[in-house]
Amino acid sequence: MEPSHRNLAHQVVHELGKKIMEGTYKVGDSLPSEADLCTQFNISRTATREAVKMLTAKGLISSRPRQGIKVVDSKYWNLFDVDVLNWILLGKPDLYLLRHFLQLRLAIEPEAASLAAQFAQESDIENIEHALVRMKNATNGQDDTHEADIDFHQSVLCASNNPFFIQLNNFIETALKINIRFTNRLVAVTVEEYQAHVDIFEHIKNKEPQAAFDAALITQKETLAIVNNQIAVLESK
Amino acid sequence: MEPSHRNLAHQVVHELGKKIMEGTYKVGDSLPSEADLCTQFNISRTATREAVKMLTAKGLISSRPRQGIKVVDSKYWNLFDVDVLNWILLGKPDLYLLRHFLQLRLAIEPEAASLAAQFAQESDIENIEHALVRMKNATNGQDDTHEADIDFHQSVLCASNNPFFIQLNNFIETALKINIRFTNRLVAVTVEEYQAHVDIFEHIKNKEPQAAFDAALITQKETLAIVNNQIAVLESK
DNA sequence: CATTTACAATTGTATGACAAATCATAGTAA
DNA sequence: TTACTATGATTTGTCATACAATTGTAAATG
Repeated sequence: MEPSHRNLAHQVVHELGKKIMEGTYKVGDSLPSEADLCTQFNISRTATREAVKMLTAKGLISSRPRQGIKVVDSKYWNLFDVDVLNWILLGKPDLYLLRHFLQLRLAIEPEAASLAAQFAQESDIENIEHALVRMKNATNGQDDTHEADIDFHQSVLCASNNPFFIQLNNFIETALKINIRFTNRLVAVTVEEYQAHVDIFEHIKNKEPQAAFDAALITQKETLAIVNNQIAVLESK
Repeated sequence: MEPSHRNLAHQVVHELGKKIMEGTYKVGDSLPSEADLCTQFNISRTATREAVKMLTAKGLISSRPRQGIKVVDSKYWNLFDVDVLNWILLGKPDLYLLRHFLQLRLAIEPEAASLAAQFAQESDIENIEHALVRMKNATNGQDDTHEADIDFHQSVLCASNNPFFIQLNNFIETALKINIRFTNRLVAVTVEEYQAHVDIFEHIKNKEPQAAFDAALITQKETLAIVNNQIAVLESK
């Protein structure tokens, strides 16, 4: 992987991005002026401005003469950007955020499985199967549980052969990581989970879109139902 | 709305972004060096570099010493970025791209309708209703057909009260525009289309998630089926 | 032949100066 | 008073120049 701090500007982007996501700078707030950022980070205006431009490109801030640098409304944020997702992860994800992730996964993953059953190439099938093997090894502790799980979901997405679904790789990865953090699954994958994944794989391999869709849907619905319950309990107090 | 070319860097971002999307610079290709871009656009290195950083932030290019500026693999592109979507629209969208858009809409919109039925606020309902009125007016030629249509779909997305779904506003808007371009719907919305939208609205208003989901699903499936047929015809030749 | 060294090309960073935009204020005229 | 105007101050926008850091290529060296 690429180091995310290849240069000064990238480092500043990360620092500021994190601070925006964790709420140090809230929507509508002004960030320090270019001059102040220069002194704070002890860098030149060149680097500072490049950082500001990058955050602008990701939809987090706007920067205008005299008006300064401001955090824009969150509906403009590029929530599917890799960096933004990582900053979200570094923040303090709550149950509501987890639910938002799960709601979109419920929309995406079954359809992705269906598309995979229709459009997967030989190599795509192999990738999914490889991920399954990793998951099986993970149940024996021979491989990393979480990585294998993420691997499986991503290989299905890629098998859809739809660039938009593939671009959601980062989203799914972050969703899974947050999910892991909440469920505290420090141990191996359960047999039931593994079997559910095998089912999805089989339907994709046999080119049964509807069956693949249904299999993926069940998994997602169960997970979402759990979180919905947790939230209901939380709100009833 | 904000002019997208508030300053030099933004203009360059637009020019280069368009060229990447229309294939002038293909994946793996090198863009002109900073120095060359400066002379080509007749601007300073400052502006050039800021533009390069913005495109980097959108995942389109990478820029390294001695290696130059290169278009990175399309799986890293932020396809859900407003600008990127607009550049895609400016390119030459083909039937396959339209299908990719429709496939994701099929995943997103029914679930969005379901969520809207569960989580919509009073104001959200009003927004959807307002969009419906615009559509009715559009059938009489009293309002812009396409705008009203886009308005409806976006208001449903927003009613989901899920930031990730809301962020897909731009995606849906672009999808609809491409759809319009292909179907050549220069005239008014059909009565059937309008009725379908009314159905979705009613189910959302009555807080019937599953019914809202189904109603939205049917619309999407029909559209996708048409395009799948067109592609099948095309490929059989 | 392998290894090291030196060079060249390209981006990375810093600085200083001035331009342009825009908000706030004070001043001016009706 | 009120509305408009002029002015000034603040902040980002742009430019030019210089040098540092990175890295691929080729020459020199053992």
